[in-house]
Amino acid sequence: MTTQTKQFCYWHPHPAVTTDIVIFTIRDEKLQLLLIRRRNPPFQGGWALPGGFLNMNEDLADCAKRELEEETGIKNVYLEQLYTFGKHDRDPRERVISVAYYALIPSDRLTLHPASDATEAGWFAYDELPELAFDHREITRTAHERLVAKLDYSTIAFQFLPKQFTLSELQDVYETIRSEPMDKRNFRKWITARNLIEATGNERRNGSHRPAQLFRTKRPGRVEIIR
Amino acid sequence: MTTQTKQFCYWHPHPAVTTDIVIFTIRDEKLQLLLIRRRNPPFQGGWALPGGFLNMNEDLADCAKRELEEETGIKNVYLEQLYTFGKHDRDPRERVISVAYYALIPSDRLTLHPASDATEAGWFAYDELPELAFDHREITRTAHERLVAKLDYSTIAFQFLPKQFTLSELQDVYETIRSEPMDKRNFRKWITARNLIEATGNERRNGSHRPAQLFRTKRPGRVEIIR
DNA sequence: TATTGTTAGTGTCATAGGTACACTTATGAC
DNA sequence: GTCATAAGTGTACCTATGACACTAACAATA
Repeated sequence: MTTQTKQFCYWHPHPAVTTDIVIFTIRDEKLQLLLIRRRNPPFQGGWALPGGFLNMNEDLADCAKRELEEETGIKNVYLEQLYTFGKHDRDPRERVISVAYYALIPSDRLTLHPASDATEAGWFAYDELPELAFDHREITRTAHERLVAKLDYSTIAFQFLPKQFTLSELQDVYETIRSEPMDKRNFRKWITARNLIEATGNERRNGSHRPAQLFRTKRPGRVEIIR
Repeated sequence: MTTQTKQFCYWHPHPAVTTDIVIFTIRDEKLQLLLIRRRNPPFQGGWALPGGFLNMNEDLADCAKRELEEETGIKNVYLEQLYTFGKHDRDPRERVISVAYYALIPSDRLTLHPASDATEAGWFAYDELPELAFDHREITRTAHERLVAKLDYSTIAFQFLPKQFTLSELQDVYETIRSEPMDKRNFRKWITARNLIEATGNERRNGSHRPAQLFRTKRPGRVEIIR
């Protein structure tokens, strides 16, 4: 290969820009995230966050959405910019700036598109991650911190649940992400006082016990700041 | 131009990456920020945030620090990554990704280095900003939101003050940034209950009235999450 | 040295919200 | 009808917050 064929030339050096996405879901009562096995060096065969290079005609957020859909087949889920990682030596090939995003997948939308066809992908419990390529361990840690923090002051927890859910399921989301149990009565008092959810009138019966009321959020899709 | 050819060539198109900095301080009882007059198109002669292109051998945060020092002569102040702005058409010349930071300058360090020599720069009240170049208005708004939010749950307010300060000065910081008055007794109760500051034993007398006790933060330099 | 103007500094009461804590209810399986 | 299981519910205490008004200390000056 000669430099003649490198056709994108600039007066000043430019870094490459990628988006990497931490895709969270709750599976098997655990907070899990999606990893991709790398098919090329560096870190060939190792696990990494899904991500890819920014196209020149797409907004940053669209790039993240595109990657998300390519890897999961899922659209229209909660996606938020996390942080931009830009240490000069974070990629051994060339200078790469990674704008990290995180996404939350509701548990009922997992089975539809199990994974991407081409690449090997897998869900991993956040507590049992394998070694990750590049600085992706730092990225996942930052995403987890953000997620835990946002539980307290936003309605982000609903993004893990289907449109209708029981209060026990909602409490499970909080407990799973925080890794600590909560008092059932206090949790219900707290969440109902916030005026965020309403009973649908339906109930769910699964198992030989009292059926649970189903609730929905009053403003679905929106993640709001609460206090 | 010295070189005939654009010598930095890549297999895929690369965007340019800049850091832009929202530099806040409190001057004349108002929250102000530093703007630079643009010397070149586009928006020539207009006001913009200080910022500049990322060097290939420097970390993102170092780029922001360098720009900050170039424009203000000030080092070692609070600097935090804000958000990355990446709409595809945000710069008319070429694709530019801007990693925005914000910095807080203590009021006692303002007069040392009034501004950069080369470029025209000026402090503007946040409430009375002129038209800004590019999407810099959106960046300043995002920075302001972050600042207001962090007042509540972190010790960021101290970053606007010298090492020793009075409780009235501290309250002024909160009131200035929030644009609303606070009750003096409740404020003092609140801040002292947090165990963040201690009396130095010194007092300040300025004017014909009772002198004020001087306080300092127990852990200077550190911005902590409080609740 | 008494008066005045100015900012520093202080306490109480009512309310709301958080926390700790245990039993009853409804169902399906057997 | 008995049993196992998860759903659902109330009270008492404590802490934090918010509203509210006067005294203390100083410098200037009359």
